[in-house]
Amino acid sequence: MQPDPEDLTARARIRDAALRLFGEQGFDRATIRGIAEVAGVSSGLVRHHFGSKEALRDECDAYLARALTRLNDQVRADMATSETNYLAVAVSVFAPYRSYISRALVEGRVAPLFDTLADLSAEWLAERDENRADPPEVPLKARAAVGTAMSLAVSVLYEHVSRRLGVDVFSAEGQVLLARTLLDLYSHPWLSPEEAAALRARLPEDSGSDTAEGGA
Amino acid sequence: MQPDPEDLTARARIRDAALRLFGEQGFDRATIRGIAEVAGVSSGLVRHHFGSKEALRDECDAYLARALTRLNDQVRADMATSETNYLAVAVSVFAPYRSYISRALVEGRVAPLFDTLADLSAEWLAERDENRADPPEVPLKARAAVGTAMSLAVSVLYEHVSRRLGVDVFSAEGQVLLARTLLDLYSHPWLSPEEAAALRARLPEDSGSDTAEGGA
DNA sequence: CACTTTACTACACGCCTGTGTAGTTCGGGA
DNA sequence: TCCCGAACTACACAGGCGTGTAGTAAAGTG
Repeated sequence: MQPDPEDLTARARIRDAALRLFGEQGFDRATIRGIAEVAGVSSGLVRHHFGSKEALRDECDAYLARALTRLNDQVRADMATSETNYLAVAVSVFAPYRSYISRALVEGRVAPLFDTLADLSAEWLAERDENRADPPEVPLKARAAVGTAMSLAVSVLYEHVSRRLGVDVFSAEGQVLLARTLLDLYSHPWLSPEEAAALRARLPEDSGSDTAEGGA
Repeated sequence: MQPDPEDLTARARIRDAALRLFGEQGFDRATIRGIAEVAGVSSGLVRHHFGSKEALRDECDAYLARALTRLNDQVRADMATSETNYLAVAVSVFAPYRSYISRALVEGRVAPLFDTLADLSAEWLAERDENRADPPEVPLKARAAVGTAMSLAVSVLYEHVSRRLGVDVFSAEGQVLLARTLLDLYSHPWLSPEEAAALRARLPEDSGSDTAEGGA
């Protein structure tokens, strides 16, 4: 549970307001005056604490990166008490920042945040590789990066997924449907080994030219 | 190959410039004057043809939706000549608009575009369901929506994936690495049936409360 | 106490923006 | 030829923006 907004320092309230308005309206559309109003301070104080609008955004990015690192370390510490679902915690903690993070990710920002997730994914994949029958011919790092992007897809494209499912995927009922869907997708390969081999055979051997499976 | 920009009508040149600048800089940061300059016309002509900045963006959205529908129908027409790789064509056609589309998708716009892709994905999934051992307990539409989001992930998070892979994933060599990575991920389930069953057992039966796997 | 620093406000400046308006060029029918 | 509408330009306007500056209140600190 968050502390009472009245208890937070003005600086923190400004940062939270910025995270919210940057997320809701985007960086350019959100105004310093609007952020100040939400935070209950004067617009001058925003400048006093953060210097400029861009610096304020940088601080928002850094804050989220710190928050994820902190959560990560914390979970890694009491790994023994692993009854708590790390993913569920992370989702609920970062839910208020979903919109901000999505915008930032698409613009190529918050790289440390993505990197932390990708490193985490790499760890998880490395464990699984030990029990894997065929040796992966693709670097672990590549699979982790692409896998992380895919894991973020539902958050980033939240509005479209919710619309197509007919329910807010982050609401109580939506989360259950999303979880079932993810479990189904994650536990069934999209391509059979034969299909994969056939497609792989059509790829150039070393560094090639034109044929590929893309994401769009 | 695109026709010579000089041959395009001014209206088309304005739209192309808008697609480019909205993609590169975002809707708010891009200016009508900047778009006019790139298109080689006066800023007034932009207004003459499109009425307002928002209407110009709407036209960009609609143009891309039409382009995808056109490509889709075309491919469906000469299905017999299926030696051409639909995905590869789609990727190369929409590559110049990747940035624009990503921004639009995150903001919840271009819904028809996402819907077209999701419908396509549903068709493809329906075929696969016929050869599937266990009956899926999740609606086809849900799997198609989430699967589509995942397929778009690499495009939307292009910069992060490229950075982590150390190579532009849409360059010649990057595409090959990306293709290999996708083939590996698509042909290996992320969860074993037992793990999936265990996680599914922890979900509430009907409409539930708090535990779920989210996208972070 | 005096003094400095920090937190905070009020206010004005200048720029850039989207938009409105008046006017010009030009091609194609009657 | 005349004319009319579409394509297109030049220019001015008002508003909102980020930012700069001056000043006040409060909180340490010797």
